[in-house]
Amino acid sequence: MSEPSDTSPFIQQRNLVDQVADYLTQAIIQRRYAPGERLSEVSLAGELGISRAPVREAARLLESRGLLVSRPRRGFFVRALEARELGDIFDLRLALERHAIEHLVKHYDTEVEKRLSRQVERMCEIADSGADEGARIEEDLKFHRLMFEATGNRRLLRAFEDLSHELRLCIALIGKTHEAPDSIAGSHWWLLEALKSGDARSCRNAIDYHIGVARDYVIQGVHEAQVR
Amino acid sequence: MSEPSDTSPFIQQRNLVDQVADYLTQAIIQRRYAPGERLSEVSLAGELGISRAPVREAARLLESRGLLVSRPRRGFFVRALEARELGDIFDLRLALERHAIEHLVKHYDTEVEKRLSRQVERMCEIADSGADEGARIEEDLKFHRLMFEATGNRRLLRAFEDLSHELRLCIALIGKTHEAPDSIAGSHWWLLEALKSGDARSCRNAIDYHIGVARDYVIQGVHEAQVR
DNA sequence: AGAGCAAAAACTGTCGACAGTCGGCAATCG
DNA sequence: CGATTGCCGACTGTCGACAGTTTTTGCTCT
Repeated sequence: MSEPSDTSPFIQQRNLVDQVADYLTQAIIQRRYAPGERLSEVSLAGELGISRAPVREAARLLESRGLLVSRPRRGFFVRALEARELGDIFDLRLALERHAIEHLVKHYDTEVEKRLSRQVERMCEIADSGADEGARIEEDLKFHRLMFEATGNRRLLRAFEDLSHELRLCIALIGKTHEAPDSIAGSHWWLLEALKSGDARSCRNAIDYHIGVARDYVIQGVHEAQVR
Repeated sequence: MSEPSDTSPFIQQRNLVDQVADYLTQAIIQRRYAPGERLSEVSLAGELGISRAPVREAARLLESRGLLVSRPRRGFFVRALEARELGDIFDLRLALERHAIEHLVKHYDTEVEKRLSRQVERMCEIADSGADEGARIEEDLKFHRLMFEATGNRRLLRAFEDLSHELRLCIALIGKTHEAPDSIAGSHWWLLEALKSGDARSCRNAIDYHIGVARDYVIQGVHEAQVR
């Protein structure tokens, strides 16, 4: 009741496709494959000790998530994001988040506010504990995921989750080196403040600023990484 | 060429996966498969005279587009939309279209306005010519697609195209019987009027009304179809 | 030595086959 | 007569293989 688990509570052996998809996702996010690099189905299947069929299906899945691109008769390539696409991605994110927060302030719920509040506390704790960046990014995304979940619109949530994969790809493009650890976590308090104020305009301003900062952070980071 | 022959649709020139995807999409939109119906890979492959591999990949593609759902070890089923999901879908559409029209009114371009204008004229012609509903729906979607295209944000366009497949599914749930032929086509003039006014608030009101009408139309239509 | 061409290697798209699993049906037990 | 259990058919998940295409390699000619 506390957690709505979509899957069965019992052990369900996951099929190879999902496992390969997770493996590839991690490999791409951790930059074990370079952007634009070609993925050979045969060698991948060989490395994993399986046949090509599950590899192909997993690759198709990642293609639909925007992590891979396929060219006919050429195979799959790790998606290489152009600088222009970064702006597009964050612009779409802005549209989604504006809609979500507008819904939340319209149908205010203390329970939702409490859940979001707990998540921000968690983010601050993790930031202070000096966890690696991957964990911090995940907790950040989780906060926003909670927002979309709280709207009750599953299709909206799905749109955000689809976008999340590309957001992780954006982050992955930046080198590991950078600062600003807990200020990012703390900045989410402002969103909650705006929500609690009950003013739609404040919420819009807050989310515009929040996403704008994130966008600038990523764009500048990628730019520096490309110059280097 | 528009109708797939019932006997044995010979598919052999393009990518098999894409062709099967198109074939299945048409079959679902035309309600040749009932919502919730199970799709057998073997029988489908047999009907099309091909092997299961392309069928599986095409089904995965349609799953990512929301036309099919897959249950592990059970196969693929035609997505059966709940009434609640209809609201979610149009709510997301509202978020996307608000964002698009806001962008267009901010970066006004007479060339864009001309293209949209031509499309509305075309829609009115088609409505007067008494074409079938499928064609009218496609032209309607094409108008909105032009809007997203004009924003220059490809990711936003992709989000709309993803949603378009589900919108077609919504329409397909309604029975063929209904009226309001050219009034829908003409209603798009109001969007153009709002755009030309250059007022962001007018645009937002116009798109809210436009999408709201479409949503109510679909929800009521599906409700009537279910009662019947 | 460099450019162009041809052969080969590698890869993808597609196919048929096998094994494990799921749902339905019938036989058995209470 | 109803509920349970074992069996059977059908189907999915996965595999290895073949054919056509693309890319690489190696050779020849200028």
